[in-house]
Amino acid sequence: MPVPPTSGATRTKALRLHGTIARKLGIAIVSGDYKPGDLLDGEIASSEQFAVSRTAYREAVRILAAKGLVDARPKVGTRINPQTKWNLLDPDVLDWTFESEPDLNLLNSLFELRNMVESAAAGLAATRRSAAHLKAMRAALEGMSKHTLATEAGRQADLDFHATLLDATDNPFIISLTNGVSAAISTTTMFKQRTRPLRRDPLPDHLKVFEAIAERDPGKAQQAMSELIELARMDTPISRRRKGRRAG
Amino acid sequence: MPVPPTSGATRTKALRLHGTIARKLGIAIVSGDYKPGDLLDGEIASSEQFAVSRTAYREAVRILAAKGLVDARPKVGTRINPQTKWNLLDPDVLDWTFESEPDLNLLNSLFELRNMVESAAAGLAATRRSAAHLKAMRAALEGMSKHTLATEAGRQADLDFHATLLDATDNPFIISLTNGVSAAISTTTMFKQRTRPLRRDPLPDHLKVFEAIAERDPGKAQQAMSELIELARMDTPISRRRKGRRAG
DNA sequence: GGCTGACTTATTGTCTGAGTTATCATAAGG
DNA sequence: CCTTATGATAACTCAGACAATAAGTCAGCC
Repeated sequence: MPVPPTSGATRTKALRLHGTIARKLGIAIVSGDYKPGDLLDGEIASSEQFAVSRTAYREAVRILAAKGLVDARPKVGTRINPQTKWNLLDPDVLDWTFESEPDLNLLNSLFELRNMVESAAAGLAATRRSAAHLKAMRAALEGMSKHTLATEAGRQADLDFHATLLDATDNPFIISLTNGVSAAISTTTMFKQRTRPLRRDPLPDHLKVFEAIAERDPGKAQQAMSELIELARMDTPISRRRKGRRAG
Repeated sequence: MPVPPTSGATRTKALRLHGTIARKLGIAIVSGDYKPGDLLDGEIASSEQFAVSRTAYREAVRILAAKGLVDARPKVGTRINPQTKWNLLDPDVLDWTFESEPDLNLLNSLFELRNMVESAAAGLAATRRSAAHLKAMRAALEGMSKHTLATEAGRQADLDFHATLLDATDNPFIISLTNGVSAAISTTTMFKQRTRPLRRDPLPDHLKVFEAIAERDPGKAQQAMSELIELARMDTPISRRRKGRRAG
């Protein structure tokens, strides 16, 4: 399979009760409403506050625990884990993180990681891509050109481009980052669009990456992708300098 | 906080019923016992097979769904997701993946990703590390030297070294990879030890990384870390060439 | 005085069985 | 041929009870 179906799947899955509660709690946690070390209310109290059964609430907590956000133990309660335990790259967690107000430093950190991973991925893709990958990427570029990032179709094409590139690395772990990366791109581009109606044309940057991969030139592909991400970061309104070091 | 406590926490948490079932099912899924697209048995049947209540089974499924392994929907059942949806970097999923027989290609893919991320991380750490980080890394190196990787204490020191390095990047997303990376290192080193009693001394490689970071030399640090990981990969018995491309 | 060990108790964990809701498949209608 | 009811099946939600775990306490002993 050259490239997965990549059907939209943006945020229209009709969450169940436990899902919505997990989401609410998750957002409250990642946004700092609860702090690491804090204890959630007991199951009976919490389930009453949310006006749901204990079952539904417990399943929500189970989800959060699976993502490393909390740790539930008898006699002690459900405690918020330190941030180091959080699966920050989990698509849901990422989504919740940028749900409310995107933290400046966090956004920069994400671009930093994307630069590390996607640049190297572009290098790998240059040597491993199949003809089908190339075709899919070309189609994605045409989609971007045709619809622009102002439309849903255009944004989807952008996501497809990056997803196909990661898929071309043939590395399952890198591919598994696709969901998270997609979430990141979605929120940041949406954030970009919200403030300014797009000042730069992102197509040339993407085209350079595509050409390098087509030519099977790893170094050039890596370089081009690094520039693409750096430009995207610059284009994001909140590209401020990193905050001072944490307490050290 | 210069470096998190990093208290062992290897595999002694006394899993509950839902945790053990999630683990069993998770291993069965990642090991290919169930294939993507397959349907699990219904809740009643499954819970009876495991000899637990539906509640416990459902919470187990909830965990797997949170990690992207399955997708449960009314009327259709609980279906195994395509591998692209799996959160392969989730510590638990990683642990389950290498529980049974480490897949050759998968192991190589993991080293590949580690090389990408940790090398770049070493570069960042070189410019951002605090004195406390340096101290912690020095202590870890002494621990490795003193106990060797043949002992639990030595392996823990190895993990501490890598964890501290990632922590020094001051990038939450990179730091959140620590858990997964630790799981990866644990399994691979254990795998190494099992077959051969350690042929190379890993200390010099680590020392070079440390020195570069101490000197605040990003390029040198990145290079040294890349060599370290590559050597570790070479030292892992199954360092075979990647398999041919997937169907495409 | 400080350590060991049984006891208390708060909290999550597990169970049962019933009723509800979403969604696919089929059939009826336009 | 496409659209719209209908029914069946699975997961979903609920309620209430009991079990298991482990932090904290306090007596007893060295």
